Amino acid sequence: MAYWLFKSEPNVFGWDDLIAKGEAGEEWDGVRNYQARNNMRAMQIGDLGLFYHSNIGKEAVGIVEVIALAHPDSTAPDTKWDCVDIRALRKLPRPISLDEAKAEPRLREMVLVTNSRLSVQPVSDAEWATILELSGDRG
DNA sequence: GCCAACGTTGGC
DNA sequence: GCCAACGTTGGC
Repeated sequence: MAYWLFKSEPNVFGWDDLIAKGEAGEEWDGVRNYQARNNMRAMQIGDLGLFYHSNIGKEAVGIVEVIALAHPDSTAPDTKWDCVDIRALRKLPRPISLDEAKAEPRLREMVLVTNSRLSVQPVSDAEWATILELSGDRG
């Protein structure tokens, strides 16, 4: 199983909005970046991800699950864009801020720290474990 | 609100 | 295929 990070501006679509979608989850559409799209194409059902609030909060707030493989993004102007579906799994016991990630030596190479602009990012197994440990999440 | 960093576009 | 110009993102 692989781990990921999904970024969203909470004033546009935040954790509470994803919670409101329930079991059916939400199409992660609107991504128009090749790296982000390729990351979504690599996802498997059951993969987990962090849900990160950009601009406002700047913190990982919850854990999401991939519930549909990459499929055409119906909001895209052409056929080259795909998206997966995700649903909220559980809230992190304590949000992990960008500042905290930057201050943690074990997260020095996390994509969130090194390339903050990428909207769908891979997270390594070690980074995932570190984030959950810092948050107090026991799985 | 500013601007640095990054990705994309398009002229050559 | 290079690279300057441009648009967008997102931290500050």
